[in-house]
Amino acid sequence: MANSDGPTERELEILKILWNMRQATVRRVYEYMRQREDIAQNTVQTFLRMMEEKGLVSHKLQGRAFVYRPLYSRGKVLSRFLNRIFDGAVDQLVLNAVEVAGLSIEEIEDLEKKLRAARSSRQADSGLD
Amino acid sequence: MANSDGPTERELEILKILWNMRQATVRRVYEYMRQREDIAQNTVQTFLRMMEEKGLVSHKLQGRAFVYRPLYSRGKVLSRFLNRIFDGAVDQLVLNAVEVAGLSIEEIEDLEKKLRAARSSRQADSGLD
DNA sequence: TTTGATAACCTAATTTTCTAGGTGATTAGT
DNA sequence: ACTAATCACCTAGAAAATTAGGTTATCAAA
Repeated sequence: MANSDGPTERELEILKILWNMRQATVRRVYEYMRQREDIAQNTVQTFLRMMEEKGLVSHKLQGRAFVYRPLYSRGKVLSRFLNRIFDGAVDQLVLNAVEVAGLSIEEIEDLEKKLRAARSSRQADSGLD
Repeated sequence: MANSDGPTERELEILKILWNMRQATVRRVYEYMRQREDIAQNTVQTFLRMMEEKGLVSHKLQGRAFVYRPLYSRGKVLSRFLNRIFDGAVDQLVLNAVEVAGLSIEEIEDLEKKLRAARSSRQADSGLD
């Protein structure tokens, strides 16, 4: 089993950047982070290295720079969160989310539409594995 | 502004217990936690005291014991999470949740039903403040 | 081939989080 | 009044997370 302990706060922040960029060099991540906070490139580098050790990211060589990409997905984070905070109750999560985000009626309708779509695509999958 | 930094991991664990119990003495929280982990009552007590300082919980006196109740809600935690991980995109959160939880078609239908209900109750509220 | 820039690696220091021991106060039982 | 039990408070120390300095390797330009 690879990632049993999960990312820390800082690691999550870096993962998020990688999710958005799909993949990035240390430099790119650093330059993004430095916009908002005072951080050294070395720090970012160390995190990425440690995160790779934990199995959260992987890298490939491009020139002489490492290009990192995330192995730990948003879904994994969500799954943990769902179990930890809502004891796995998706409906509670969703209802609360609609509430705290202050979704308009139209937006809720839209969400229902997307669920219907997800449902029918799931119907199409049934029988597969 | 009260809670700008948010709960730590351990604090969240204790909050979760308070959410379920609605309110509890130190002793009760401790006894619950000790079922799963090796922890001292003093540790729980210290956490609760610090959490009160941070504005995460409050207490009232009952006999000579403190009864704590949560001030920081599941919704607040979710709100933070939603913004941090999904940049506030509720639909992405929901779709991912349905996915990772492996909801059946019936369960998704049920979810849609609940959303419809939430929508109509929202309709009833419109105009109020 | 020397120099300057940029890369990653190693590791120590700092900060934050977590933990529980020690102490004194209060209450109930004897 | 004395003792035992239970409570909260204070505080130091351990553990984990975060941070960046120092070093070495590589490449390109002068």
